[in-house]
Amino acid sequence: MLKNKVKELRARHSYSQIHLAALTGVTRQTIGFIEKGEFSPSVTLALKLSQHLQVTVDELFWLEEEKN
Amino acid sequence: MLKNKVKELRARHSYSQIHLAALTGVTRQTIGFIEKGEFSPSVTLALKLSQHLQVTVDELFWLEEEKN
DNA sequence: ACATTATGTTATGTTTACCTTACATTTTAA
DNA sequence: TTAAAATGTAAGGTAAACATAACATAATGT
Repeated sequence: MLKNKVKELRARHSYSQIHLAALTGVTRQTIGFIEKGEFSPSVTLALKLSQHLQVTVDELFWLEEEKN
Repeated sequence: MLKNKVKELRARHSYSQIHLAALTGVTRQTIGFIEKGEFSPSVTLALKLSQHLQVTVDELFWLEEEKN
């Protein structure tokens, strides 16, 4: 399953969901869903998020084993 | 716009579209569409592709300026 | 030359990312 | 303490990712 540290890095930058959403061109709900791990964003959005959070996509998102 | 070097790296590994598709759990048409740049895959698929092509997501995919 | 495998491409269908709206709750700041 | 800002969440809609199927052409091997 897909994991990420968007919430953690967003906090580190003191960005609100609204601000990060504006920076990346999506709504704050989309940011919220991604932080909750409710869906897998497009690689385009992943790239934009990683740029604004100043990490690589591979640092921001990774795949983990399913635990049943 | 989103660019990638899936086709180039797939060739370097001598993988057919069918083989890479099987490795990543999608159809060969999906691989074909991605190589043509016709859509932006999910970051989950991007991660799987990058693992099998042995590069990072950031090396495989990047954003470029629109020309007009 | 022929068979096989790989690729290009198009059409139709399903699933899911993402949007809009809305309201409730939590957190922050005056 | 009260208003404002931020967050959680849910319903319903649209668009795009991805599937399936089909057929044509190109490339590869015998």
